[in-house]
Amino acid sequence: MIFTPAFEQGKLLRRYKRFLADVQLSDGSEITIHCPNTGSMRNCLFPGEPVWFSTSDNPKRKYAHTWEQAASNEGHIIGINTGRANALAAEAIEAGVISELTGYDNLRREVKYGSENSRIDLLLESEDKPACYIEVKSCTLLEQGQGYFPDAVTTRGQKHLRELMEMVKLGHRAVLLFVVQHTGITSVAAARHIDPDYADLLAQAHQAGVEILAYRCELSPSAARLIKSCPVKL
DNA sequence: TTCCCTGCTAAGCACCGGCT
DNA sequence: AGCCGGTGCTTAGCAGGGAA
Repeated sequence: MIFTPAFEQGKLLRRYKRFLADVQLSDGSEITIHCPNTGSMRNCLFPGEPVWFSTSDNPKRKYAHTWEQAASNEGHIIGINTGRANALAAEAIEAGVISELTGYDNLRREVKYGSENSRIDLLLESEDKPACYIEVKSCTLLEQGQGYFPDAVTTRGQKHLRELMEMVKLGHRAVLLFVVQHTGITSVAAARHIDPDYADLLAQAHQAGVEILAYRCELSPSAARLIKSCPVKL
């Protein structure tokens, strides 16, 4: 995924509302940008450190700029736009980067499924084999050298796991794919200290046949892409 | 006075049906 | 096909109401 033009750089001042952050530009002026991350952004907020943002030409937007990446106080790059995770995953699948997910004829996004009126992030189909349901999760929490998911209690995430298990029961393939948008994370673990219920359910889903994958991203203000798999500790 | 719970809001985007 | 308005969905943070 190439970003043209490349993201512009600023310095994070504060994220003072759920959707808004203030950023200082190199000339000293301050702007408010949209923050496209619905999570807690635990360990992703480093006031005073660099951030990068894109600019939309959509005239209906109140804030033209979108926060895309942040630098941690250790110099790692963090992709904070959760919407990019799905696109990065789809692009990587189509490019054959994810070896576990090759050999399908068709890829569809946001397809309705399950009994709880949900939508699956990605659906892979071929005539000669079971469909593959993929739920994409963006992993950005780094603590003591370990990557964790989730970064806050998530009942919604539990619902997704239940639905993936349901797909396995119906004879389909089901995959939970962690897109690691943090250059300092080399392995992903269930955040039992944050959401023990989710950690239990993740282990249960794995036992039930849900495949759990994680892939690291290469991130820069001009491009992002999935590069290689990394281990998941359950 | 303190605590808990509920409800609302923020901005963007995807989606839907109705229309041209 | 494309545009439009309306709706739903995301979660942290806060206000306000009610109970202890």
